[in-house]
Amino acid sequence: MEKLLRKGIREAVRSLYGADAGDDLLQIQKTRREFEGDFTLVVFPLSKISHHSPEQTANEIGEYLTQRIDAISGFNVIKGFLNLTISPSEWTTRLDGMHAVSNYGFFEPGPGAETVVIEYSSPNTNKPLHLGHIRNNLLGYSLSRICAAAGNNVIRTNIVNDRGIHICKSMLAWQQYGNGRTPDSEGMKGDHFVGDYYVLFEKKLREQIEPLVAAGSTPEEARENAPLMQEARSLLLKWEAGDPETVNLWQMMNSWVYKGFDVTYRALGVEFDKIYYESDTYKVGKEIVLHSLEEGHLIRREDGSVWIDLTADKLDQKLLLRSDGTAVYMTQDLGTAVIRYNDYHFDRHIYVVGNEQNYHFQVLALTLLRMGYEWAKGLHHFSYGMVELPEGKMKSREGTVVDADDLVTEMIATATAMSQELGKLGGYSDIEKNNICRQIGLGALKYFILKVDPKKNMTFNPKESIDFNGNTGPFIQYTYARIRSVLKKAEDTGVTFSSRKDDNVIPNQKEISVIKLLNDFPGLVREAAAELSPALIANYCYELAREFNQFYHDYSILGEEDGNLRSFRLRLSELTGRVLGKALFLLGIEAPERM
RNA sequence: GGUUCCGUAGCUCAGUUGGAUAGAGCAACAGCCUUCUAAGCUGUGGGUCGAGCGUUCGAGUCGCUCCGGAAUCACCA
Repeated sequence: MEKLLRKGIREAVRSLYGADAGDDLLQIQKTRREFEGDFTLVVFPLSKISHHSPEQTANEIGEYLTQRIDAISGFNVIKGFLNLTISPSEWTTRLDGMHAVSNYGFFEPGPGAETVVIEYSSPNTNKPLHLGHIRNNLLGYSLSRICAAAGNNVIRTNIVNDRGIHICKSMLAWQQYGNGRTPDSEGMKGDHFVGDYYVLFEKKLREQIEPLVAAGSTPEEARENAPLMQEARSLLLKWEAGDPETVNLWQMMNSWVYKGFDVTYRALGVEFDKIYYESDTYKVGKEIVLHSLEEGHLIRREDGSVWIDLTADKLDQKLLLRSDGTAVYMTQDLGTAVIRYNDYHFDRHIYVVGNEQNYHFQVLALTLLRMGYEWAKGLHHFSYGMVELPEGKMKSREGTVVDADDLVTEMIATATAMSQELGKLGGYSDIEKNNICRQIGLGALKYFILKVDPKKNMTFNPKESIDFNGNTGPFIQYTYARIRSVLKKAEDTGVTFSSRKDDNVIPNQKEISVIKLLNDFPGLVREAAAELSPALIANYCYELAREFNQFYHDYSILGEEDGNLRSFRLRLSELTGRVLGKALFLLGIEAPERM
C-alpha cells in the first residue's frame, strides 16, 4: 500500500514540478486518529521542490493522486499535511489478498537467507534459574522465532557454564555436609538441591571469615585464607587435572542440575538446537590463544599470563590466560565462538546477555578480529536490562531473588483462581482446565516481560501480582479465544464464508482500522527482526486486539443478516485470529481456543 | 574518574527515519451483559516528557552542558 503511494507521489512530483523526489523527501505515515484519512504525506520537505507553499503543494499533489489512482478516494490538507483517504473497496481487496496468503506475515528463507546463531539462557550449574534468567530465556526464544519468521535460518544455542570455582563450591559443600543426600532422597528438583549447597558453602565460609577478621585480617585476606576457600581452589585444580573422583562428583551433580533445568525450560516452553558446555570449549579457547600468541597478536607477560592490548581501540589490556595457564571467562567464549563458526558458518551471531557484560562482548569481538577472524564482525551482543525489584537489585544474600520455578507456579495458580472466580471453563475436564490455566498464567508472565523495551531495566513487584486485565497477555489470548469461539459457532451452525471478495461490502471505520493493522503485520515482522525487538510485536498484538474488541463490541458478526457482510466480517475475524496467534507465537506465548 | 545505558501521568510502560493537540494499562470514579465469551466495551480526572541551551519550518525524539539513577572498567563468571 505504501509502495503504491510512494510511486504515485513520485510521479505527481515529477509531473507537477519536473523534479525527482528522493525517498528521504517522501515522508509517508499513518494518519493520526483525530484527522480524517488513512495515510499522511508530510509536505514540508517537498515545498522546496515545488516552490509553492506547503498548503498549495499538498493540494496540488492531492488533486493529482485522487484523479489518477483509483485506490485513493479523497484527500484533505491541514497545514503542511496531506491526508489521503483510501477507498473502502480498496480495503476489502486488501483483506482478500491477505486472507488468501496461507502463512501471512511469515517469510520463508530464500536463497540469500542469513544463518543466524542465537545464544541465550547461559546458566551456571550451581544455582537454579531466577527472574533474570526468565527475561533472558524469553527474549532469546522470542528473537529466535522472530528472526526465523523474517526468513533467516536460525540456530538456537545455549552455553552452559559448567566449570569453574563456583561449581567447585557447591561440590565441596555437598562433600562435606551432604551425607550422601540426593535430589531423589530429598524429593527436590536437582538445580534447587545443588543451589542449596552453594548457599550453604557461602554461609559456612562466612562463619570462617568472621573470626579471622576479628583477629585482624582484612575481609579480602580472610576470604582468601579461609580453609573452605582453599579447599575449593584445590578442588578446582583437581578437576582441571582430571582427578577421577572429582570429575565423577562433578558429573553427578551437574546431571542433577540439568534434570532440574530441563523441567524449568519445559515449563517456560523454550528449546535449543544445540547446547555447548564450557568444559568443552575452554580447551579450544586455550589453543586459540596460544596459537594467536605465536602469531604475535598477543602479549606474554613475565609471570606467564597472556594478554591482548586493546588500548589502540580505547579499551584496556585484557587477560586471556592466567599465569598458571588456566582459562578465564573470555578464554572459553573465544573458544565457543570459533567452534560455533566452524559448526555453522553463521552470518550473524547474537548473544542474548545482560548489559552488565557490555564490555566483555566489546572485547570478545575485537579480540577475535585481531586474531584474524573476519567473521567476528557478525557478532552482536543483544544487551538487555536488568530485572529489578522496587527496592533495587535482587540479592541472594537477602533472599530477595525471585525463583523462576516459584514464579511460574504462582502465575499458573493465579490464573486458575481467576478462571474459577470468573466462572470460566465450565464443562472442561481437569486436564483441559489445567492446560488452559497454564497457558494463561505463562502468557501473562511472558507478555509482561516481553512488552518492555529489552534494553531498559524493568521493575517487577512481587507483592503486586502480574495483571490479567488491560495491556496483558491474557487480554490478547482472550481476544484470540473469542474469535475462535465465533468461528467454531459458525462451523457448528453451518455458516460458511467464502474467501472471495464482495464488491458491494463497504467496510465501516472500525473494520477499516482492523484491516489497516492486519496490513501492517508482515512489515512489522521484518522490522522486529531488524530491530531485534519482541516488544514491537507485543505492542502490535495489543493494538490489534484492542481494535478488534471495539469492532466486536459494536457489531455483530454471526448475527449480521446481510450474507455478504457476514462473510466479510468472518473473514476479517478469521484473519485477525490468525495474526494474533502468529504474533503470540513469535513471543513464545500459546493461544488457547477457549478461556 | 573513564566508558555505556536509562530518566515520559501516583505506579508499570508505549511513543516509527525529527511531524499535527504526547498515548495505553493499572489504581480512582461513573456507566454498559435478553444478543457471537464482561479476562471485554464506553466515559471522567491525572503531564514543566529530569533541567537548561542549541540545531530547524517543526524536538519526547538530534547535539552540547548539568542533575539524578544503573552497569562496567578483576589472574570472578
